[in-house]
Amino acid sequence: MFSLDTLNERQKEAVLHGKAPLLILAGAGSGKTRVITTRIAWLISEMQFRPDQILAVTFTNKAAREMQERVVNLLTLDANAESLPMVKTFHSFCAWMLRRNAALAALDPYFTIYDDDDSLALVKTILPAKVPPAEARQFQHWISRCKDDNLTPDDELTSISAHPDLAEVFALYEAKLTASGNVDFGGLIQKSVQMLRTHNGFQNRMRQKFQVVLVDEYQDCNGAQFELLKELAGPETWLAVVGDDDQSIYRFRGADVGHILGFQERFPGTNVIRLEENYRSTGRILAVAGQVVAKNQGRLGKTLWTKNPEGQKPRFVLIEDQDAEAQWALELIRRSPLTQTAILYRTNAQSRAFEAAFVRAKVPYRIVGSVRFFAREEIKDVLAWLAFLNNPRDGIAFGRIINKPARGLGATALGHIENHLGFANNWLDACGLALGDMKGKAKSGLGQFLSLASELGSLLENSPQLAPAVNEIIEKSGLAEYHQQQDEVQSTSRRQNLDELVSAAAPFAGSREGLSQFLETIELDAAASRESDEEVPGTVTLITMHNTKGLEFDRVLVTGLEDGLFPRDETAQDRDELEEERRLFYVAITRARKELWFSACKRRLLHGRFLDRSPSRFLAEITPTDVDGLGQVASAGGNDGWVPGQRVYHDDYGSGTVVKKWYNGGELALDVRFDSGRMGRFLPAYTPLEKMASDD
DNA sequence: CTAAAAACAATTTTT
DNA sequence: TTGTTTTTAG
Repeated sequence: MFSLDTLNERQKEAVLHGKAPLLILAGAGSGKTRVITTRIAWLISEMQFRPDQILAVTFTNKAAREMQERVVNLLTLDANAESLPMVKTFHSFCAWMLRRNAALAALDPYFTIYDDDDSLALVKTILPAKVPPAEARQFQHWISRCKDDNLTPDDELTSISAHPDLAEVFALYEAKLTASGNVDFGGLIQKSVQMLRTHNGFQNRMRQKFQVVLVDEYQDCNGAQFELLKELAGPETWLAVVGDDDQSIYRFRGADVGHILGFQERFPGTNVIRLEENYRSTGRILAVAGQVVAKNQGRLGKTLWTKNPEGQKPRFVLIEDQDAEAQWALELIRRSPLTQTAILYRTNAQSRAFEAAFVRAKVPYRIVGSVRFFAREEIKDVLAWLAFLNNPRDGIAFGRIINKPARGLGATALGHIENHLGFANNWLDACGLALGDMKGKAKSGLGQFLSLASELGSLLENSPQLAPAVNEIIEKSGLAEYHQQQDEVQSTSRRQNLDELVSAAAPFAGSREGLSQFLETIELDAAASRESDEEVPGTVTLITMHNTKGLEFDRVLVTGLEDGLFPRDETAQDRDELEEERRLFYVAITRARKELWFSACKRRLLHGRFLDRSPSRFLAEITPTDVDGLGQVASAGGNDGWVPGQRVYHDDYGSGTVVKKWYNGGELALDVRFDSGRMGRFLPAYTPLEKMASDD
């Protein structure tokens, strides 16, 4: 059934650990997934738990699917068996609870979920029209952060932002969201916590049902998710969490490493098991990784070791610019084309140069991440129709479809309809009422919209399968034609994407249930039905460092290791943020199995301008002899030398002292006080300023 | 109301 | 420079 033979002592200990709360600190590549799945198998076959008494929570759908699959294989269960462990993401688990107990949360069981874009659109309807979008986005982000920390508008919000309007905007946002009957990402967690807290009977039922709770990637847990865990796990629950404080890279989304420490406080009697043997990388790669992360103060401390061979030394190259960097990568890949290779970068924009070079050289590549399929404009248009037909109170969906394609219904018409919203309980009825006080183009347009809505509504109702209905909606709504025209102008492939959406709907029934499931799958699982994960040999992976978590590659190229890019200058000031970037560097390095390469450019084209760069300060934190080619840049010290107090010489103004270093639109700028008393402001990228020894 | 011109930013992003 | 959003002229 399952075997412990291949596990090391620590891993066995974790698998066979009893009921007491368990915190597994699992280093990169230490086989933690195997530990979790084997533990599940052990709980079922030896501890006599029924599979459906086990809940395993992950952060990504991909991780959930993989874990589910591995458990099924390990137990040789039938994937369709009645009793399977529940493996879900935090969000889909909460959606599952909320739908089945909708009344307790005062929700419709078929509620649709707002993603960040929808949420932003809702914020915009609250703020005055003159508020710039950047500010609206800021509010949206703050609200979402509040929810990450399980805060409500009545709480003290200064930990998120001191903006005087935040509480008010947040409160209005919540009111509008409730009125529309939708739930946003944060709301899924928050409402679940509330439901468990306020309904004891329900909480007891859940604790009775899930006697075993496991959490993967626990370091990414935010405040609300931690609260959820506290409510879900009672004194009788077998609770185990697995995480690595050194791989926490989502602080900006509310993840808090502090919850690793908090876990032991909240669950007294917690046993901590460290998994430190690495099965993935060579000794030399691990040595570098260890040096990097050792610079961080806020960590529990772990030392990875391996029985793997030492391998070849990681290598650093300093390159002219981003095109040369891409060329360098290309040469490297050509030298041994069958070695599985990933090119890692900090920002998505950096993928461009590599793409261009690979297209020209006809080297196959795949980009992981970037634009989410279901966030595309044309897809969201159709989804808005579906969401609106599912729930005519959904104002954001309504706003998206009312005048697309153009029906002569602009801001004025929308205002009329909104005036009637108070009397009607949804936007459809409001349209009906507004029809009376409109005339001309707007009236006929609205009439068209109403008959279209009723036609599509009954179409959806009477279709046994979802896919044909979706196809009809795409055609009849006029979106097919609209986006086809866009394709011709912009040479995009939107029409084709719409067909793909129809395929994605194929597994779902045409019922309200089926529609709701389809929408949830899409909102909560951006990757569903997309991109086959099959590894085609010789295909290079282009990926952000963030996206690599949980992945591994034979050869890893960590590119763009330049100050200002990685770490960004702004983050370099804040110790916590700098440490997070350093953890990201650690994650990047530990993806490599056999070969590790670093690159940095001397200059880089940014926002259409070439800027001089200097190697990342992170490189200066590595022992130069541990990385080939690092010796010659070590003298740069990871610092460009332009610090206040630096003596400089200018051909025209003579000698002076740097008084301030700052950044003007990403460009390094210096304020200099010359010995003559004159002040000057320079961009060293363009101005010849010479550094002088300070004792001059 | 719509389309073209001007203005304006430009991390990372599991859900 | 690029892509997006607001402003403006028709």
